[in-house]
Amino acid sequence: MIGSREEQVLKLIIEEYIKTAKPVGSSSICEILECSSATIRNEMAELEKLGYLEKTHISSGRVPSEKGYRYYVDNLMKPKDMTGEDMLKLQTIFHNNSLQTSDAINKCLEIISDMTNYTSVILGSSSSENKLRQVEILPLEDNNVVAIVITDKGHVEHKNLLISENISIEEIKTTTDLINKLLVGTPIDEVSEKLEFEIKPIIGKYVKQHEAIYNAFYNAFSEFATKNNMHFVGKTNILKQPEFNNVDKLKKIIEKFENKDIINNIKEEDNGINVYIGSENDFDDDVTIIKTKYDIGGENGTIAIVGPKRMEYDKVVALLEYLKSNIDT
Amino acid sequence: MIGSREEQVLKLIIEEYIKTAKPVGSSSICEILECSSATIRNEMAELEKLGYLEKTHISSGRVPSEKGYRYYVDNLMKPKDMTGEDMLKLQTIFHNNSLQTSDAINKCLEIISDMTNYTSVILGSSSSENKLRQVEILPLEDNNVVAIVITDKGHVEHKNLLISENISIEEIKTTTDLINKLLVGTPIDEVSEKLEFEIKPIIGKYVKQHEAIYNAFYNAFSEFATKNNMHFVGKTNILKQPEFNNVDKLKKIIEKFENKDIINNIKEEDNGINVYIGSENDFDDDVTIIKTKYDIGGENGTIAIVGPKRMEYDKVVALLEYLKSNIDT
DNA sequence: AATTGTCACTCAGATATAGAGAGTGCTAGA
DNA sequence: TCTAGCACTCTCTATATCTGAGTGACAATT
Repeated sequence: MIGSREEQVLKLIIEEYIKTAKPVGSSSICEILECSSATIRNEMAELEKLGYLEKTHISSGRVPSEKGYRYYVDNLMKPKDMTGEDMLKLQTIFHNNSLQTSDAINKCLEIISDMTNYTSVILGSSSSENKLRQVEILPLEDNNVVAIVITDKGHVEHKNLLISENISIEEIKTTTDLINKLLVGTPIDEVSEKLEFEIKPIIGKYVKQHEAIYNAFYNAFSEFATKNNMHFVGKTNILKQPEFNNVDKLKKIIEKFENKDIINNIKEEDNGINVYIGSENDFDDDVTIIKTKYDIGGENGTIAIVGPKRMEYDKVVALLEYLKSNIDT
Repeated sequence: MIGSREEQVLKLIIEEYIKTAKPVGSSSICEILECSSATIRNEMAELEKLGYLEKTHISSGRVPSEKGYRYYVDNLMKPKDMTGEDMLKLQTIFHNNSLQTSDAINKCLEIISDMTNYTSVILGSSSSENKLRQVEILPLEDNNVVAIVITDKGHVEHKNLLISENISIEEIKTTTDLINKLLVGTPIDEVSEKLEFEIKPIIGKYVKQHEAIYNAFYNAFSEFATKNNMHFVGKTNILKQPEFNNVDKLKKIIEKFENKDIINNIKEEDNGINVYIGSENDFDDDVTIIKTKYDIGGENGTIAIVGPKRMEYDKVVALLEYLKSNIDT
């Protein structure tokens, strides 16, 4: 364990580093603590030996290690009171009844991304939690039809397709009726399989050209799996952080953002606000991800804030706590 | 006008620069043309005076100007024959009948982005070209409903909302029936207005809590306008180009990509393949955009390739020509 | 035993200098 | 009209030097 002044030094160093992004020297701390720089240097050396601080080179100031951040988050940090202004901004959203739930979350995260200069991610409920509510096929002009799939959580996917002339509206209706009769209530990620083994053999008898219809639905269903219902807010915000001020890091993080499946690990099991510092997350060693579940009138998912490890933990945690207390039902 | 050997020199310089991204000196050209470097230097000086070439500094090799690229595209470039391999890759997509039209275009552009290392953009038909085909509201669990809007081109948007207990299924049905009766066939971008002035006054009489339903549709409709149905393929490809190997340019281009409305000018009026070099496009002076319309079984829109000004014009134009000849109906 | 003052030492970053190489413009001659 | 040659310019790279921030260690002080 660490001594109480050591804790104080660690806290000050981390907070200074969060503010400036520059290695922190002993002198800037001794001003605050009113003791000599030599004293602080001793404490710093001790903290480094324990693994809470690091040096960038032999005679540089200190930089927090992941272990240091972790200790800070677990033991030293207090969620920072929000300013009245920030609170107000968010409250106008909650009190705007004309906004639908998902739009409200979106707007909130836009504001939070703005306030913090980090990137937010919204991950909706996964396909395994969505059950089939209804399918339908609607004829359009020129032999085009649109196949629509709706889930019980209110997600909608669609696929357009060209059908051949000699398929009749009745045949289409037969197929959709059958799917609606047999598959409603099935989790989306099991639907494809059932479609293959339960529906296909049956419609093969009634419907001459069932392949096309079958494929349309099959594709619409698999869309759920690939899309996984995630999107970013303020994607370029994190790029403003000084840690990404070199071409390689910049490219690396952008490519990870585009390659969306990587961030799948954002899904959160536990109900609190969880902090994953650097290598603690599977996304990127250079970032911290703070994430939490939301559940708002049946609609649920995870929201996450992605920032540098040198993140304003106190501010972000406070924001998310406030957000949660306002949206969770 | 330019002399014939001057043309040849310009062509060689541009093609060399496209390959290497480095200023081209007279010696590398005189090897090919079998004359002395001094001769080439004279030609180069002339081409520079005419504005087709530029220097990065007083004693550097030459770099094509926008005017130079323009001349090259208009007069010197021949679309480059595709390799059999490339052709094959694209053909397997066209011959895969199980793919829906929009997916096929997607896949093609994925391949093209890969082959060229540029970024592709697909812009679907705009909201003014889409007419309302049908609206519906589907009840979900716990007073949630999903409002769905479908257009005649087969685009689908939806909005979830929580309705109050005391609104009945009949009232919802009355509203949707009314909209379907009065507004089907209306261009999407005119629907909001009609909703306000034609539908709202009427349903106000029948439906007690019409505000919620009204808002859901209103939001779903406006989604079309904001979403504008665009997406990128290989978004990070262009970042691999050496011209974006510095932090500022990198950030600038990424931010422009995110700020999607800016690229609205990608919409194309004319039917051919159009090249917009640097300042000729409104997107970014550092890039060239090559774009063309597609129309495939009623579905239409614009596809665009975004690359550095130092783009392989001959290759991209050939690819797009081939693509067009295969998809246009 | 903890704190402090002092001092030699280290390293990043800024600045200056020099040399090599690529490329040019110009001029005179073929 | 083309070419050879030459002086010149500028970038790029490498190297050296200097400065300032910061450290560790140790002896002196509280």
